[in-house]
Amino acid sequence: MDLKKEVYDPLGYLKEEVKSTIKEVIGKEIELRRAPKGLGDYAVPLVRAIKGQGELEKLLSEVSDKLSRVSGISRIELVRGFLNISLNYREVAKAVFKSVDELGERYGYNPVAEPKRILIEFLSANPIHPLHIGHLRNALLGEALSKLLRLRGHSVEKHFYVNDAGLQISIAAYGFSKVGFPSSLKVKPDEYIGLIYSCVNALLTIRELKRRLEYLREGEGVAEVTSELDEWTAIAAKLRERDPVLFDKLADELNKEDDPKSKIAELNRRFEKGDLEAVRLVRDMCKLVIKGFNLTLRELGISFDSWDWESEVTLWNGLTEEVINRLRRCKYLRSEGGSLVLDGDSAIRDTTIKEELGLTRKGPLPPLTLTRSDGTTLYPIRDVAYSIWKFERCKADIVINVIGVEQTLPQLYVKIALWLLGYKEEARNLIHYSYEAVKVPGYRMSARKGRFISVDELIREAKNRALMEIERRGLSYTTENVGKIAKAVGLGAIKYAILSVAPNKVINFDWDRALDFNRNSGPFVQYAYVRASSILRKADVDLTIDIEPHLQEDLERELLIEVGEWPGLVAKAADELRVDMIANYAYNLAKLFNTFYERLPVLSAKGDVKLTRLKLVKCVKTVLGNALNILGIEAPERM
RNA sequence: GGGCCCGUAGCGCAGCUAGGACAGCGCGGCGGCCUUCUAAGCCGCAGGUCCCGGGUUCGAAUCCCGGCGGGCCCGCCA
Repeated sequence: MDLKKEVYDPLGYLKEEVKSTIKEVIGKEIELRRAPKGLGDYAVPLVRAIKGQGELEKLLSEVSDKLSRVSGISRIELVRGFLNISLNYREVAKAVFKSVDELGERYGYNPVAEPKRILIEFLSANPIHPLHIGHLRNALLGEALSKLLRLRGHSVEKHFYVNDAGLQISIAAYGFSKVGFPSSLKVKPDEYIGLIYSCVNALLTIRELKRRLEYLREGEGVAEVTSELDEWTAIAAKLRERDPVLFDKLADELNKEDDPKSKIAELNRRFEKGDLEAVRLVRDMCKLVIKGFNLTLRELGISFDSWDWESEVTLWNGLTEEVINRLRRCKYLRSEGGSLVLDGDSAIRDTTIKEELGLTRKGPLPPLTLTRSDGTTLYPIRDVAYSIWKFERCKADIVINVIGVEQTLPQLYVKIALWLLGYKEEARNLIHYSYEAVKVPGYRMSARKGRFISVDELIREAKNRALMEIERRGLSYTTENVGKIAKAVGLGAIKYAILSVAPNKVINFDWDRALDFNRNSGPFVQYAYVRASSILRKADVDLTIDIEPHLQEDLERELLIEVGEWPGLVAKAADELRVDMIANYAYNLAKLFNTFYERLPVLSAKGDVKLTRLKLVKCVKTVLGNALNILGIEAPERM
């Protein structure tokens, strides 16, 4: 799309003009912010900016003289150190309306001067259990960021890293090899594999604890081991309840084995080497789980451009090995009993790495183990290889990894390793987009223990509650529509609840809060959209034509400025990777629009007033739809 | 023990990067508004030592230092 800024972001263009005009006079970059109610539309903290420059009066008259010649400005006033600027609403309205008419659904598109190729990796859940609430935050953030960055003109590729190489995979695959996946089974495949994984885990742990208990006999540590054993026995009992036949079968198989743990380790080794049988087993299992993932993701409206199998992109192509060999040449890699350890602390002390990558972490950096003593690799080193693959094979300028905050240290090590390998630019362009956990008060989620709230459950509950809400309100829809709307509203509530809080805040999950359909919620924004749609549907006017804007109420002017701010907000949110800003903006616009809706009639207004209001409604609908789209929330025409 | 993050009304959050005009919003509480574009809405009231203590500044929720409280990390798990 080849467009000029004055077309796709008219208000932003005007603001830039104001800023550069003032800069010309006072020789300084100034801040332009929204003014408080009743004091114009924008304000410049002027006195602060020209502090010590004297001749305030002269500068001021020069500023207002020049600004008065900028079209789109109507009034300038100095109040208590602030230069308050009022817009010429007619001009601004014309420009914004034109922009919305021309760009339509794309209004908000605000491309950077130099668009980048951005590869964003997100979700990347281990393919051994269903997706749970923690994954949901990751998935929603990743999808929303992708959409936001695309609106900013970047080309974005969404990648899912299929973690098929870890030891946990082998644990699940080992269990899977004993019981298979009977085609008669009706359960969701990821749920089924997840149960196998938890069962094998519990059985292995219990076995291990029992052995440790025997070894300890009496004295030190017996009490702790006993209580741990009790905990796991309880976990096992719960798991058995879910599918006694499956559980007993797995228990039998494990009992037959002398040393199942070493069998699992062996499976892991064989897989890394590419042993055909091991590969087939693991692949079959992973594919089943991914099939389940995709069922869930389709419900959420989330998709990926690429599924990168860890084994393929890091192991079997020799990339990880190459990385290790090249890393050996630097002096920060040492061997400890056969395993390789990277000493990032020394690397940071000896080199300019800290300055070049802008690391702010204080204090010593604990070393990171890269390989097991049996030669198999650990996750961080494979991730180094994967990062190189992303930059080189996918030709990415920027790589964003949406990964939980608990992985800050290994992610930092990936950057350090890249830098040490000579990928300095890449190290700089690797972004760990970290987010905090979603916690469920009252219990610790643990996939290993089979204890979590799955995304499927959450979706089911969301739809149910929305359905109940529709019933309670006595709304009548066709059966087909009821389902659709319940889904839109239910998922809208969940998505908004998660995306509207800054990613560095822990979310304490609460059903009632996540599924709130009232103010400051997804449905609130959706409802405003529905109201706008409803007005436009009933308007018997062609809104593609140019009109003579006639704004007579403050509310109309506020609404105009708010929608005018949209492209600028998209730019800011995209550049700062702040999806929550989109959610909060959407809420504020919806709130403003609801007030407008209650106070100022549209359809029964006359002449230019009516046309102007209709145009405003169109702008609001466009922007809300656009914002909801970024958040991955459906914008229904009715609800 | 070391590192990172969070701490703003009873509860959930925004504002903090670039210090400035009275600290905002939602839930919950109280009181109003549906013959008029869908009340999942609107309007009003009550509710605050911006965790504490210093410092910088004409000015601090915002910046700096020191505490306190909570979370996470410091694994041959990912």
